Amino acid sequence: METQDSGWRPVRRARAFEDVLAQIERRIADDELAVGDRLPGERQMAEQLQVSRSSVREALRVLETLGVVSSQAGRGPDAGAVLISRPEGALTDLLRLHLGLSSLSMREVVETRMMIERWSAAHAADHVTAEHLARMRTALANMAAAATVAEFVEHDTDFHLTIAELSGNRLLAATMRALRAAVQEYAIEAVHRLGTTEGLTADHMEIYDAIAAGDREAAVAAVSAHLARAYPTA
Amino acid sequence: METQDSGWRPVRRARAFEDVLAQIERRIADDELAVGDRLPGERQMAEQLQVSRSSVREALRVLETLGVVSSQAGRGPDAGAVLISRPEGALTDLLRLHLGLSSLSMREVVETRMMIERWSAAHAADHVTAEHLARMRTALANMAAAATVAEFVEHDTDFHLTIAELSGNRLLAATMRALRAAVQEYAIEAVHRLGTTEGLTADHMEIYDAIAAGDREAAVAAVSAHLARAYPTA
DNA sequence: ACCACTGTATGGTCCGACCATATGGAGACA
DNA sequence: TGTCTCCATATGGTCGGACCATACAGTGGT
Repeated sequence: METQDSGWRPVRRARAFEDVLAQIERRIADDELAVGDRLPGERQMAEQLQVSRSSVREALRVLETLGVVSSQAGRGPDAGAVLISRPEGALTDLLRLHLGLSSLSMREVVETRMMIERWSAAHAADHVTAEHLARMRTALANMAAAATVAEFVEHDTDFHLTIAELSGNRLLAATMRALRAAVQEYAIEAVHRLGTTEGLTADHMEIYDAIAAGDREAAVAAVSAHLARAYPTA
Repeated sequence: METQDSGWRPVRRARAFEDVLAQIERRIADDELAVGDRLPGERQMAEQLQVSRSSVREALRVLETLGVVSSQAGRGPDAGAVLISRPEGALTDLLRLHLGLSSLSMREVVETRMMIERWSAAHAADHVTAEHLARMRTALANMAAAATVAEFVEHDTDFHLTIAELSGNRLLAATMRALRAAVQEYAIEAVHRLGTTEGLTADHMEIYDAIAAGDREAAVAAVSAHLARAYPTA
């Protein structure tokens, strides 16, 4: 097969609404827009980008469905399209919606978590920093002091998220965040079913010690054992 | 213009495009629409639902971004909006947008692919079916017959997607689909850089053989070697 | 049988108008 | 002066129509 670049590349001319999307995406990526900021009006954007207002609206609808912006009619400071969430947050909501409406089984979710956490734990053991260790210790302390199961799960999420971020892979970390948010109720239910958090706490300590010691194998093993204990049925 | 305001008109809570979305979702949920079916034209839908074509278009754009429908201009049997995936598969293009929005590095993407594909390959070796093997063979044949790099990459994607689906985890398969779609241009560029597809083809044969033979270890090793070869810099 | 041209259905884009909503300010009023 | 009412205005929401771009289906000539 011929792999020489023939010189011609299909320059796909983006549709108008894709231009608008790209423009907004760029401004978000460049931090020109922060959460809570107001976007220019539809008419103004249309003129700036030299497209019709219809096209601008189609792009805004897409972003609205994704939970990136929120539109509000009227004339006040809250009117217009407002950036309500960075795209990372949009992924979270969508995944949750997806889990709620679709037929994804808990087995699939836990399996994915297992994959990500094992990988993350290995990297965490290699690249752990004092700051991350401190975050994990705080999470552990908060878990110990938690008065309710919901509170416990919240700080448990912090703990696992810290490990995911130590993977150095934002895609994995974002997916992990989304999964945790999506199955939060399920996690609470799972803890209730266990009846006690003693085993989980012991697991966490083991994970922490292994990562702090830089022991990859132990970290991976501890994470595997922890997930197997927390979700025995999945 | 004068309207005989004879009485109170019920305020429509949902916006017009949401009516269209709801209508299409209902028809999909009721199995009135199967994957591959063609939706009514924009003008016809507008008349049926008593909304403007603009509103219909906004709804279709959302569904398109979600990967539920695909629009094609022209007049043939493939023209119009076609249902390409049930909403459960919507995650795909969502992740794609997410990738575009958050400027992830190629390292992160390839790393994630590596994780998913190694896992999938192991499961594939255990649960492979004749049907999946046939799909993989077809993809391999198409790759061999590909006239352009873009075509080659397309069938290469088919091949890897088949393996991902063999994992039995739809969340992983959807993520894989999203990643492939998101980095398609990059993949084409990578093949160009290699200058030849010989090594990749040999890798694919090796992967296929290992999975067909039910050899987990060999399958995982072959996948790892393949990705390392295809994306040496990442 | 083949090919070039044309008709047509469909999505893609744009425009201008008007409606719906919500604020801010002007003016009336106590 | 304070407060209430009403209206101008800015903004999104909806609509209908016009025209362009695309790609197939005929149609007719060769």
